[in-house]
Amino acid sequence: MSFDQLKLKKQLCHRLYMASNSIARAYREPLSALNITYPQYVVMMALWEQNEITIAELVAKTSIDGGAMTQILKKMADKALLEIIKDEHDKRKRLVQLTQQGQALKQEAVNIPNQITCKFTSIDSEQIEQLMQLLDLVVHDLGD
Amino acid sequence: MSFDQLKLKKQLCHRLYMASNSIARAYREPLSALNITYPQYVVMMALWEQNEITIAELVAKTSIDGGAMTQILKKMADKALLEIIKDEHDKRKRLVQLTQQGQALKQEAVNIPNQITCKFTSIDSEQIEQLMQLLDLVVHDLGD
DNA sequence: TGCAAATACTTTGCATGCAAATTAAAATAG
DNA sequence: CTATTTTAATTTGCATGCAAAGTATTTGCA
Repeated sequence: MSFDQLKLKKQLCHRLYMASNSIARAYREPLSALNITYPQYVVMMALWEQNEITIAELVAKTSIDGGAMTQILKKMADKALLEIIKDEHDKRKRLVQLTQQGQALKQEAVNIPNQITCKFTSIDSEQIEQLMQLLDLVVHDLGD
Repeated sequence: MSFDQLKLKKQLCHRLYMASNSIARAYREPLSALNITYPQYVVMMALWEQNEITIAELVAKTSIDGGAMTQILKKMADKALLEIIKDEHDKRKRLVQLTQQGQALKQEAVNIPNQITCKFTSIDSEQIEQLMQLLDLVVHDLGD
């Protein structure tokens, strides 16, 4: 237990902090063209994969906080990207459904991943794959 | 440009998002014992390494937003962890200086890195090193 | 010397992330 | 079948992250 461990340069947490903020910042420009924020984009990706799911499922898929999700969905509903519908079978639940506009946005978003990827000049796709696997281990070990 | 690229599972950004939030969450408990938040901890680590630096230097070291930094330092000053002193040579600048209490907190924090590290059961120290290097490349490529 | 441009911060407004309290409805135990 | 517990969401309060506007100061340059 040396003080050396407290050096900022040695902290995985700080690397993750910087990398996560960096990449979220990188998305901000392309996403502002679609008039959505980064977490809203994550919600859209989840819904493009599987439409009409409950809020709880959306929370599970995206790892976005439930409390935040309520607010995010409300704003997205205001923008007419989706609708929040009551589940008749279980009145506690709500189903999230993309609107036509929400579905259509997928066309405009399809190039965004590339726009980000092409910024990676010192890291190849194999390393990115490796990075993702390591990040999965981190998330796994820390327990979601 | 396939829609496949929009799958959440393929997004590095989302992995980073989850991993960064996971680890910040993991720090929350140990840090609450010290009555500080995660970004405040980052500021403390920076100051334990080098005391009495300007706010701009602190921002550069920590990558914390300048606007947020003002608020964070104010709260830390309220907690008597540090003092913000005017630089007589350049009245635009302010120097941040740890108090005795701030210095002393280092003793209580010294074990925190281990508390986190020991949660990593499926990832060894070599992989963590590798992960940090890859994250550095990401930050580098995206330009801070 | 005098003024525009660059610095160093602070302030403000908006969008989360998160914990904790709250509400409503469904599942379960007794 | 009723009381308790669990589940699904919303609400609230606090702490950022970030962009943009505002305030001093200091530089730099004509």
